[in-house]
Amino acid sequence: MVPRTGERSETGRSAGPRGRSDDRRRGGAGDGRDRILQRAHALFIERGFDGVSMQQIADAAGMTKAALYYHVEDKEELFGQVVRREFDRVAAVLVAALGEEGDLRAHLERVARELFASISADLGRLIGDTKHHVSATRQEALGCRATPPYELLRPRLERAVAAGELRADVDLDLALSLFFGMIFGQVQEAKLGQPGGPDDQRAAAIVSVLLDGIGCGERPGGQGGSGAGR
Amino acid sequence: MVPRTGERSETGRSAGPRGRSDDRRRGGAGDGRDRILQRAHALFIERGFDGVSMQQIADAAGMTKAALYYHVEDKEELFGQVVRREFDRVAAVLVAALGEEGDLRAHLERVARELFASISADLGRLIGDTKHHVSATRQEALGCRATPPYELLRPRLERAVAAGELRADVDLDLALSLFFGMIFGQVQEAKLGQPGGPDDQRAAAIVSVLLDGIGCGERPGGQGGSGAGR
DNA sequence: CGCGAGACTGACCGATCGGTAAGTGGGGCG
DNA sequence: CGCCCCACTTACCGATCGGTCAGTCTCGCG
Repeated sequence: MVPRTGERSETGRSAGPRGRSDDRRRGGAGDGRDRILQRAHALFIERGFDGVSMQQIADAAGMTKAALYYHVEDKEELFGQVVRREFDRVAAVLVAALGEEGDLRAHLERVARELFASISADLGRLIGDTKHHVSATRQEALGCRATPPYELLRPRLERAVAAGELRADVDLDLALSLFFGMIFGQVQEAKLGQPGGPDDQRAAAIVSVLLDGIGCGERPGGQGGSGAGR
Repeated sequence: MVPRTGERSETGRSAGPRGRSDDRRRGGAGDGRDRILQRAHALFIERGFDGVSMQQIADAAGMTKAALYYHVEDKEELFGQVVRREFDRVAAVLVAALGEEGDLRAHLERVARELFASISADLGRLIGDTKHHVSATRQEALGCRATPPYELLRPRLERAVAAGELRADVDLDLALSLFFGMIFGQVQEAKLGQPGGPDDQRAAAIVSVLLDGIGCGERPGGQGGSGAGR
């Protein structure tokens, strides 16, 4: 789960540009819209669009539902904001993971590991909700951002092909799709309670499967524990 | 729909007492409970637990909501039945796919292909709904059936290991989990509109990745440090 | 001091949700 | 015939949904 920073009355007690600001004992950082975004983000990510009512969001933000509607147009608009925020966050995570040095395997493992650590909820479900509940116009605005993982990772794979780290005959889009399918599947399974081992191990296993497979073909064995490690 | 109240003189006797027995276009299969199961199955699979109201199910089954409740205890019970039905269906598909002759690759491709063809909806979402909405006792009864893919495919993988078709150091449960993760991910993506090619091709690609990977060979032995310490 | 503006409240709207109560028509049966 | 019970009806329940409205409180500003 996202680290809850300043759950306690952070409120900027020391200095308030406006004398009243320290009276803000609402229980969160940021004022108005920011706090709403923050809380709504956590709730939507955790329970999906239908799983969260505006009343619950208002409660979590420490205000009335009517006050919530003062800051927000409607539920879809708020949800769209949240989804955009989440995609931006994921994109930032990926950029960071790809920024460091390393070969393809190291990069992919870092990506998988970071996604495990930072995707607390089922992003796939979120995307499904998005498709169902966000209006067409917003979907379009969202569309270009709906694929940050692809856009960010694809150049890396192309580079890998050029460098001979990947076979030249693979469909990179499909490969990426399968990569993320494995990651999201594991995230979901972890959430559902299956044990399956620590995240680092899962991440390594995913990358191992993606790059090497588990077949006994002509692939040189070695490196124990990569594909399996229970 | 509430508006039906008092709109027509139907309260009197307009629609006729029981001209229905011929009017009742039975869906070909079963009366009462069976037809309910059938329609509810389609609706739940398509839109999930929250996405379907009892009124809609009743309409689809050609009866009143109250009549529906004559046959069904409550929404969760009905949903549980549907989920069980769906799992049984998937299990049957898998059994059939594994029944024919073929080596590991052929079997896995058949499994992937059949799942593509028969899983019209996001089974992952369904499972998520199950976890959220089916009561504890029913969850338990469901638990043993919640993993037919695992139970059915695991022996096949064990046989493959013994036959030298798979590396011996592989965690089979994890491998299965990744396999289904790729499949469900592709199913979802296909539903969301991404092109990606015909099902046969996707199925082959998934199995190819699982068995062979997309790397260019050479697995680095030592992998320089990094976080894989565990 | 008065005043407008921003932030917010409580009360409320119509719709829909899952589920129930009471009544009714008809077929089977003594 | 009389009776019962199955299947099904209309009508309704309380809760909750997303969303609105008129009013109120507190500012900074002139």
